[in-house]
Order: sequence, then structure tokens, then C-alpha cells
Amino acid sequence: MRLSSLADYAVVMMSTAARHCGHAQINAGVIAEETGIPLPTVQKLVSKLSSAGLLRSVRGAGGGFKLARPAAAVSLADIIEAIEGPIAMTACVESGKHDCGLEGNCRVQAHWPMVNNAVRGALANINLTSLSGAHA
Amino acid sequence: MRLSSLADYAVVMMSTAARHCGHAQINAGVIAEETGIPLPTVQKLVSKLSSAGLLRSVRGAGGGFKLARPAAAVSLADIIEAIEGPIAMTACVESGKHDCGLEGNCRVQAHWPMVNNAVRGALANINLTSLSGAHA
DNA sequence: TGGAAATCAGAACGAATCAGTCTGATTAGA
DNA sequence: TCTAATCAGACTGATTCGTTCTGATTTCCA
Repeated sequence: MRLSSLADYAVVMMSTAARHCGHAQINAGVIAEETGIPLPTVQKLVSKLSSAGLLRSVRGAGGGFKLARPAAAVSLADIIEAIEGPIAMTACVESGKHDCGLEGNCRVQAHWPMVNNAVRGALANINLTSLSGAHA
Repeated sequence: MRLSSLADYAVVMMSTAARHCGHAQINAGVIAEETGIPLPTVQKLVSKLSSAGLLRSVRGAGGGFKLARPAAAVSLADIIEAIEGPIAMTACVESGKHDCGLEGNCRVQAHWPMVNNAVRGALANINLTSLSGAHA
């Protein structure tokens, strides 16, 4: 139940990008400078976040990236799923995956989607605005 | 955001034990037989669950274990914390741990406890009774 | 128009955690 | 007192995660 470090960094990055939303696009170096995240890691995360549609990146000299959507429209669940993949607490809730070994006589399997939705709902109710809203 | 396999197995085990609650204590072999979990793994989990106070184990020939508390008083959060440790989505919400490297100028840190409580609350609201209630 | 610099994007390496197995200590029963 | 069955803890192998490095692409400047 611990978030991976990459997802944690991604949340910090997105929050930082949200604070720069009014300004022009920012580059990875600025993010690394402000947050303290190693630059290569920032670059890696930018790739994943932009391919997930959360960031809009511009390449070349003077390039950078910015939020593809308003901060209020980006939830924690979006960021986590962009980095870690679908939020599936167990293997049996992922559609198409049947490598549990316990299937067939598992009495708990039917209840996992309920649990999964509860957790995912809690993460989907938190957006970037509420995360960076109380900043100084 | 995926649960570890051990925690998943633990939930299945506890659910199976809850169904045998009215009967006498059951042993690890029966659990392995009914659930399909390998016997050594069941033994390992019994150790952790009993040391966490969720199971009451009796050693020696004819021994076994049973739920230490009523099924309604055991939540998913209890089981997960017994296997994986405290539910802390990030390192900074764990009291006493300060190995994040971003501390000091992290604008998101203040908001993680809120997220953590939301997720933990979703797991604490689900007990063993509701998990095994609709069984055939 | 050509060159150069800066950026993002993908691939490779090392480390840490996790899952599983095995052996030993303990205890009840005969 | 001896035997057998159980739980409890320690070890090994494998998978995944985190980080770093190198390369392809694009814009700006001369």
C-alpha cells in the first residue's frame, strides 16, 4: 500500500507545474531545481506523463512542457495511473489477467472490485488544485 | 497501488478462517487445502497474523489457530497493516522517517496525510463479514 | 542555409524489496 | 518419556523498482 517513489515524484512535479500554469511552459531543469528531484528522473517522468496525455511537451531548444488540462481537471488517480498503470489492488480485478492460481474457488474475488472502487474513488476526488491550493 | 501477494493471500486466509469461526480452531493444512495457497506460505502468514494479534495460535500436535476477534471487528486495513506494515502512501507520512530528500521545500507534503486518511478510511470500512458475507 | 545547443525519448544497469522454501524450536498427546 | 505434528524464524532466488546513461529530434542563431 505504499506509493512508488516515481509516482510520488510525479505528483510533486505536477503540483509544481500547476503553480507555473499562468506563465509560459517550463522545462525539466527548472522542475529539478525547484523540487530537488534528479534531472534524469524528471525527464523520465515527463515522458510518461506526456504520453499519458497529462502534459503537453515541446521539444527543441527553448522547449519545455505545461499542463495539458486545467489543474482542477487532473486528479491524483490520473497521475498515479499514468506512472504505475491501472489502479488494481489485486491481479483478479485487472480485466484479462487470470494468473492468480486461486481462481475458481476463491470466495473473496467477487468483493475486490468494491474495494478497488473505494480506494480509487478516494484518489479521484483529490485534484491538483486542492493539493497545491494551500501553498504559501 | 497494487497490494502485495502476501497481503492478498492473508485476506483470503482470514476470510476462510471466518467461515470456520463457529467450529473449533483449524490448522494451516486445511487452509492450504481449501484456498490453494502453498502450505509454507500459509505458515509464514500465520506467524505474522498471530504476532499482530489477529489470530490466536495453539502450537503442538492437534494445534491450529482461530480468529482472535469477531469477524466484524477485523477490517481490511488491519490485515494489510499486519502483513505490509503501516499504511503510509509516502515516506513523509510515516512518523520519524525523514529520508525523502525533498523535505524542506516540498509543497505537497502537508497534503499527504489527508490522502492517506482517505485511502485508509476506505479500507477500514470493510470488515471480514462484508467480505465473506455473500459467499455461496 | 548550415551548424550548434538544448530538449525530450527510450534503453541498459544496479539495487532493493518481495515471494517462496527450508530447517529448527516448541508443545500436546500417547 | 517418547513421538508426532504444529508454529516460528532464517535463508535463497527472482522479480520489480529506481536510477543513470546514451541517442534521436527539434528549435534557435549565425
